[in-house]
Parts: sequence; C-alpha cells; structure tokens
Amino acid sequence: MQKKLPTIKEIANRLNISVSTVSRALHDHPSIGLRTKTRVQQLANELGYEPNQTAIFFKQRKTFTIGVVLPYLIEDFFAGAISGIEDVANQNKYNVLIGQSHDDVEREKAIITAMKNQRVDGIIVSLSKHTKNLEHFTSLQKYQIPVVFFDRVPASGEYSKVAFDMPQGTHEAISYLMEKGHRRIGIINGPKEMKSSRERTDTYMNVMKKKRLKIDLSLVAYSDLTKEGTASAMESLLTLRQPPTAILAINDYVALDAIQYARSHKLKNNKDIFFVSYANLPITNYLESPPMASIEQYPGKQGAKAAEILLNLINHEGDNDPVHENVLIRGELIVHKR
Amino acid sequence: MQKKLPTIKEIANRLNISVSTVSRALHDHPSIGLRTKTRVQQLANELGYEPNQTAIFFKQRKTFTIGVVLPYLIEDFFAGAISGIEDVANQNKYNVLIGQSHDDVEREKAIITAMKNQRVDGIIVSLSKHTKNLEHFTSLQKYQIPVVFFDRVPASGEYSKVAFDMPQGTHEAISYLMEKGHRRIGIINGPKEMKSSRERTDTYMNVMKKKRLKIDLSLVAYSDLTKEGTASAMESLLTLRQPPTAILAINDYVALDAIQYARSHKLKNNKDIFFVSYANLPITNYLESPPMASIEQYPGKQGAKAAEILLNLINHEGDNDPVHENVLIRGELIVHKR
DNA sequence: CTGTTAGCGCGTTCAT
DNA sequence: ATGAACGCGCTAACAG
Repeated sequence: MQKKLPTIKEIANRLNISVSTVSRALHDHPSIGLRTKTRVQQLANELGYEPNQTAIFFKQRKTFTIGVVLPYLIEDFFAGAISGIEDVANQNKYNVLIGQSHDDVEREKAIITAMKNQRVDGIIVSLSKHTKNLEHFTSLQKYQIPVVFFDRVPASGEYSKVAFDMPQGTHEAISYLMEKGHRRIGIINGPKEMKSSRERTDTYMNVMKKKRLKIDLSLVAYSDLTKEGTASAMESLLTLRQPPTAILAINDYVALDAIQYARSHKLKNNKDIFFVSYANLPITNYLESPPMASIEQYPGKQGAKAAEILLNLINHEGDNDPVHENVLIRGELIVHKR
Repeated sequence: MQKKLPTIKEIANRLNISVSTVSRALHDHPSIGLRTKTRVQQLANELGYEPNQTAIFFKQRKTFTIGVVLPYLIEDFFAGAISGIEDVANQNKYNVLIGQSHDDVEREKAIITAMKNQRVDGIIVSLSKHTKNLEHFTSLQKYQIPVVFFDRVPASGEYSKVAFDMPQGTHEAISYLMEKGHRRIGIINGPKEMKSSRERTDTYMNVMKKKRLKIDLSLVAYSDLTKEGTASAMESLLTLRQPPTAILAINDYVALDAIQYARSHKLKNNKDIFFVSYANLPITNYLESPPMASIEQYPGKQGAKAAEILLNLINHEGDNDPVHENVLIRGELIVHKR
C-alpha cells in the first residue's frame, strides 16, 4: 500500500550509477555525459520522480517560504493584501504560509515562533491592534529572518515598512471637499491609540493651517469602530453650535454607520451633509446613497510591494547594510457616481 | 554576523552528554534522570534553543502543514473559508499554505505539484471554474495525500467534500416567499455550466411540484454574473406576460444589480418586487433597500468543517478504508430588517 | 538511565 | 565524466 516515492538513490541503483551522478544529471550539470543524462532523466520521468523538498529545505537552509501574519484574513483589506502577496510570491517560486493573530498579541508571538522554527525565509506582518512590544520581531533579526511590516506598522524603529500615505490621501480628500465649498469639515477617527488617528488629525491641522482656516479640534471625533461608537462620534459632531457640513471618516463602514445616523436625524446624505472615507468597498456602487467619495488604499498593491521588498531583503541578506525601505502607497480619491 | 542557531548537538557537547539524551530530555522522555533533564532544559533555555522544524519534517516525513487551493483569496466567501480553515489548523498545530488558482487550471496543477513536493500532509481545494479533469487530484491519492473539496466540489467521484446544501437552502427560501404570498417566483442562476445552477433549478422544480404549482421554465434565467448579464436576465423575466413578483438570485451581488435594474424600470424593491439571494454580505445592513432576505452559507463553517475532515483523514491514513465524508452545510435564511 | 549508531534525501566537495 | 563520502539536525532502534 505504501507507494514509496522514488528518490535519486533508487534511480541510481536501477541504473547502476552513483547518486551524485543522478543528482547532477537532474540538474543538467555540464560535466555529465549526454548519454547518462538522458538515461537518468528518462527514468526519472518514468518513475514520476519529484525531488523531496523537505530534504532540500533542510539541506539548503532555505525554504522558499514566506510567512504572513495579520489580524484577520476575512477583512477586505487584508484579504486583498494577502492576495497581492501570494501573487508576487508565486511569481518568484515562493510559498506563502499564513497566520491570523486575531488581534491577540500572544497568538502573534506564537505564530512568529512557529514560523521561525519552520525556517521561513522572511515574514510580512501587519501588527495586532494591541502590540506594543516588538521584541518578538526584533529577535528575528539575529536569526537572519527579514521582516517587512505593512499597513499596521510600528510607529518607530528601523524596519522595512509599507503603509498608506495618510498625509497625501487626507490632503487630497480635504482639498476635494474644499473645492466643493466645504469649510467646516469634521473627522471621525478610529481609537486614539491608532497611529492612523494621529496622522489623520495632524494632516488635517496642517492643511487647515496652510489654508489659513481656523482649527477647531471639536471637529475631530473618535469612534471605537462599532456602530454605537460611531453614533456617539456623530452626535458630538452634529450637536456642535456650528456642525460640520462634511465629514471625513476612517473607513467606509464607519461612514455608512454615520450616514445611517445622519439619516435618522433627518440629514440627507449628499445633500445636507457629505462624507468621504478611506478604503473603497466594492459595494459602494450599489448603495443608493454612498459616501461622496472614497480614498482607495490599494491593499493588493500594498501587499505586493511588501512582498517585493521582502524578497529583495531575502536575496541580499549577505549585504550587512540592510536598507530599510519605508514605502508609502499613494491613495486615490474615487468619486462615487450616483 | 552569522549567529548560528543552537542545535541539540551543541547542547550535548557543552554538557558532555550524547545528542540522544538531549533529544530525549527535551521531549520529557520518561527514561531520563530528573537531574540531566533539568540541566538540559535549562541550557536549552539559556541558549534560546528552538528545534529546527525543517529537520524534523524531513525526518518524520510529516510537515504538519495543509495546503489550501482556491480561486481567489479576495472573494468574501473564500476569505471567510480560509479564515475558518486557519483557525482549525492552528488549534491542531498545523500550518496553512495557500495558493490561488485564479480560476486557471494550469496554475491549479502547478500549485498542487508544488504542494506535493513540499510534502504537505493534506490539501483542501475549491476547484477552479474550468477544471474538468481531476487527474492532478486523483494522483495525490497514491502519494497518501488526502484531499478534501469544498464549495466548488467535483460533480461526481469518490471524494471527501463539503458544500452548501442547495436543496435545503433553496427550499427554505422558496417556502419563505410563498408564505409571503408569492406564487410567481423567478430565478436568476449563474452560468448554466455551474453545478449550483442545475441544483437550484432542480430544487425549484421539485418544490413547485410538491406544492402542486405549475412549473414555468421561462421563470428561470441565467446571468454570467456581470452587471450586463444580470440586466438581460432581468429583462427576460420582467418582460414575461406574467412577470414574477419575487426573484431568487444566485448571490447578493447579482441581487443588487437586479435591484438596480428593477429600480431603473420603476419597480421599487420590497414593494413592487422582492428579492432573496444566497450568501450574506456584511454590507446588506447598510443598504437602504436590501434584498428581503439572504441565505447565509457560512463560509467559515465550511472551511472549518473541511479542515476537520482533512485532519481526520490525515490521522487515520493507516485505515485502508478511507471513508469519504460528504457534508452538506445547511443554509440559514436571514431576513433583513429595514 | 544513557550512549552509539544509523539513516531520512539531497547537494557538494574531493578524489579519480 | 563519474564516484565516494560527508553532513545538514534530528529521532529511534539497539546496546549497554
């Protein structure tokens, strides 16, 4: 029953030659006679020989595998990112091993350890929401395992990272709203701890300053990303003496919750109030009343870029001067037709 | 620079004992003295010893890795499925290797070959749209690599599979519509080649027959899943002398296209015409005018179930009577509040 | 309780 | 042009 897979040894025995000859023949080594070469290759075909990668990995200390660690596979953004990663990896004959942290630091650590033990050649990470301590990543450096962060990247430190260009995207969004005549623009951020919240707020203030408009921090609200959190953020904005005429929301889902809230308070979207949000759900086309525009963040592109950088790092590990690329992916403002 | 990882050999040398003793100590082997055991374990900790999994995989002829091959990672359904797979695998200390076929048979084959060579312990597959010949899967059997199909499963043959229970789900949907008083119910299938189209149509006819209602095949339309295809399907339905009062659509996206079409023809959704569709997009809650109901197909559950079956198969490969489970996942009718 | 040895499959010197 | 021999790190059968 145990149909054993053929090995080079078996081929060697059958042909009464040595394993090293077989190995060479299979690799088209120049010093092998044409005759033996063809004999070997033919028998290999007949037997359906396939090299045992586990042996090769072991021997070469290289697995042609990259690990990807991210919070949730199911989220649109991450699904898009991993798709991009897999494409690039595949083109370069690399495999992709995945792990979801579920935004749990302990799981994140465990996954990293497992991947390290499995000798993946490199790792791509989008941090768990609560990861403060980066030790489990820094320790990888001494094992020569390069790491590239994307989207949820460390706030500081010498790392390779790929992330959305928040200043650029936000600038574009605000400019767009201003062109449309808006002067009081509200913001709904995610939790204050998120790097993106700070960045968004900072950019907002910079743009306002540049345009010589008064900065009013009561226009900046925070949501924990739940429907309720967004509702209370909206409440705080709409009950201002001078409520905003347009709102920039952290993502489409939050924007939709906000639109619902507005509607329930007799404010008609795209008439009484306007929204622009980040990430661009495929679904927005189907909405009767979508946000006015979304800022596409190109998850697939981010993933692909992260993979490219990682592969570069892997193939230059000899260089003892690892350059840490810090790539920003430009967002694009997509105006939704209605 | 090359910080070499500690091996059991190194530990053995430092302690002047043999590698096998170290190996046993690390594995808590009963026949090792408490004293040496602690000495070994302590040194292992100090050195930060971690077993080299590539060596273990090689030696054990087992990789604790399962491969997952599916068309597109980015589709909601598949993203959900792989998330469920990863969860189950993770709980059982298995790794997950992914590959996207992009609905291309050649890529599918290449991925399978690579996974085979890498000696994954088993494979979970959702077939590419065009896969007719299953040879690349059947050949896996002789290498003792079990395979479980899900969602896009082979129409026939002795395989383990997990799929949506189309008859049950469709029956439930139609019953619901009938309760609401509908007697002329239209169908928008996917392409005729899809197994699900046949199943849906068959179930539809069965239900109608059972309810002693006249079967009218002009009520069954097909869409290639593009907006245009759906529009022409809708046209064929709405121009019938007796157009349907409710429509069952292959999925939410198609339903949304259909709703748009209806609206552009002055038919108000959930008033003049009603829709029920399969798969349950998270977004439906945000729609002003969603389908009346969706049939949730539980992608995560399908993935998880497939993984469970696969792990069972892997751990019973000794049994020379491999039972091929054929699991149907019950759909659930989710009525959308508006 | 512990040590010795063999071997998993492959690539790679080093000989010849 | 080919072969012999070694070792990657680990486990396990066999021997004390």
